[in-house]
Amino acid sequence: MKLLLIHADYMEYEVKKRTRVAEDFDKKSERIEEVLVVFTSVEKGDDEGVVERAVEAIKEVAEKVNTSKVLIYPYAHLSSNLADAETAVKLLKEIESKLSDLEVHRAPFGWYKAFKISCKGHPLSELSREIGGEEEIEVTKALKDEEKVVSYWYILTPEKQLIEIDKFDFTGYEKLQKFANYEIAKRRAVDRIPPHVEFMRRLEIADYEEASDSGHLKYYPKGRLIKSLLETFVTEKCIEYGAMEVETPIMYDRAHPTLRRYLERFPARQYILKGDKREFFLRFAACFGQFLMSANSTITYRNLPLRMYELTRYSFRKEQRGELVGLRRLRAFTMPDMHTIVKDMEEAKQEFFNQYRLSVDVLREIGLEPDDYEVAIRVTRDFYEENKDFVHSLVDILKKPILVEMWDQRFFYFVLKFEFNFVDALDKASALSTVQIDVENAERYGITYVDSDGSKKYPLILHCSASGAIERVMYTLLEKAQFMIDKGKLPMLPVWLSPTQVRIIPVSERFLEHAKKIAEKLEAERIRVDVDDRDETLAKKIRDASTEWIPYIAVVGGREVERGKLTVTVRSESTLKEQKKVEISVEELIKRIHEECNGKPFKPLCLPKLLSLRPGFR
RNA sequence: GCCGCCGUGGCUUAGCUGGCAGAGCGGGUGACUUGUAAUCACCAGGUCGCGGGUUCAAAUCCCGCCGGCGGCUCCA
Repeated sequence: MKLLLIHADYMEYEVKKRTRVAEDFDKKSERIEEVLVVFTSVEKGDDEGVVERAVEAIKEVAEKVNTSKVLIYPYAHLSSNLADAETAVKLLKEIESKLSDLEVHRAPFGWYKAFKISCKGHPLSELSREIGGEEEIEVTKALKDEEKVVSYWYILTPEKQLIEIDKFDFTGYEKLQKFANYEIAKRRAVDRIPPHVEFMRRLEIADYEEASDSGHLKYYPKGRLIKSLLETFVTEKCIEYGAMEVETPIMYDRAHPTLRRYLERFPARQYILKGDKREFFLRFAACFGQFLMSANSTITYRNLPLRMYELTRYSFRKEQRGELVGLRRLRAFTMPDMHTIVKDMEEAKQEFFNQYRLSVDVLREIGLEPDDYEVAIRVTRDFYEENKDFVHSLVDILKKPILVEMWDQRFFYFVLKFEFNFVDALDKASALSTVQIDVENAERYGITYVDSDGSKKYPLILHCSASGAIERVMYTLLEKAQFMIDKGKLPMLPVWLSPTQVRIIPVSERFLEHAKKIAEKLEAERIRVDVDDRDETLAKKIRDASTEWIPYIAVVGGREVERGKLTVTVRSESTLKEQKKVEISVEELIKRIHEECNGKPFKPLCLPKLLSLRPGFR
């Protein structure tokens, strides 16, 4: 049911013409002064409970605006999901009768009517209310609870002590302290342009696209390559873990009964699109598609745990304007999203533990070590008390202190979640990997499994993003490069993600053919190699290769041809002051790179092999 | 969304007490044929974010909008 409440100096209406469903009405017109006009749409599914709450809402407003006169005015245009006329009249009459302690008027249903209204225009004079079924009321209540909810903060030590945050000695855990400060006080000290924004543009990885909405980036060839490698890697890891890859739509019906209830908790965060008849919202995760798929599937206890995976390109979230920054927070982003259906809490805990380890492993292979991030656990007090040993056991995986946030009541869909958070050069924290135990959505979506005794049961569902958003992983790698600079090292990406892994620089034009031959050898070994054939000085070419963060720079001239070796500048072992140069054979270089990229996906060079043929993208 | 700062060739920027829009990098052409972080010369390239206003005259002053950055708020 939808209500539009107007506090008016007067309202007058005149009946013009009957429709098929018109109620009997003996007057021609009516005028009421100092009245609260309640424009009302009765919607499909509305019942006595809804009437009850609508009456409460009307009484509440009438009291606030200090009026004793109410006009119930049937108004179909507030909803696109109207109830049938018979039900509507019945419920409107019920509202009328239940407001009997006020002076109630009711305009007749089913007539074309003309009306004049004089809205008072004070702050409370125009209000709308949406009254739904029982579940929605709970949701609204949950939202209110959320505002009131109190977080209790602790540190879980490697010795499995849960210590109140003020009593924990952060000596040696400065990053954790920064993370905790960020979470609790939400305060940062430094103001500086984030390093990764400059890097992503200067290295021709990604850039803003002003012709799109804010928070939608364009990726140049190098950025697309890096992103694609990360996407492939995480996807492979999840499939290897046991997930079935699926693909689901990126937009959904706003009015779909299941989705609507979920959505109403988080209004105005979605992109809304108008279709021919229906309105759609863009997904912010793969939950919708996968849950709807699961709800339609026949699942038995033999199929559990059942894992589904999708890489969302894209997920959409209409984040607030002021929150968007570079690759860190976007409105269109790519999420590896895996859901695991499990039969009970024991199985959920087992999966949670394993997926925690999976996340550590995925980040480590990407190039992010446990030292690079901080762990947070968020848990309801009930779950913690009942599963203390289990929660404590999580600390064994990384053996470092964990920030714990505890709530007295559950107001999200999960009872337990962990996150790995990266703290950047500006002391901002952002979540990477996360796993949650969802105790609510199986029922909401009608996902069931058949147990061994033949009965249908609601499972639990785990949400897992093993790496977090791919763009955010890129942000993290670039911010980590800034930390390298701060430590006096040269910034670089992991070799398997470097767009060019080896650059061959001929000392002069005479050695260009030789350089190309070496490049072919490396290329045949699935190494991304390019050749600087430009008419520039050697020093200039070295400089350019260095500013591109190329891990291996191989110079070829007379000496190399003679000895059959390469003189290679190894970036990871060099500093700005001193370059580490090694003389190695092509085979040795191949072996070294293969070892560094072992187990990682490979994609060929994303730009012309000869530098003279490359465009500049900015 | 709110508050503050910023927006000048592809990039980085000078000019901002109103008076001809300048440079470096990058690009093109030519010379040089190079041994480890910028070789030299010449040439092309600008609706000064967009729209309005003040003025004889606006990149410069005023208003609105768009975009970016920082803070606040938010983050299923």
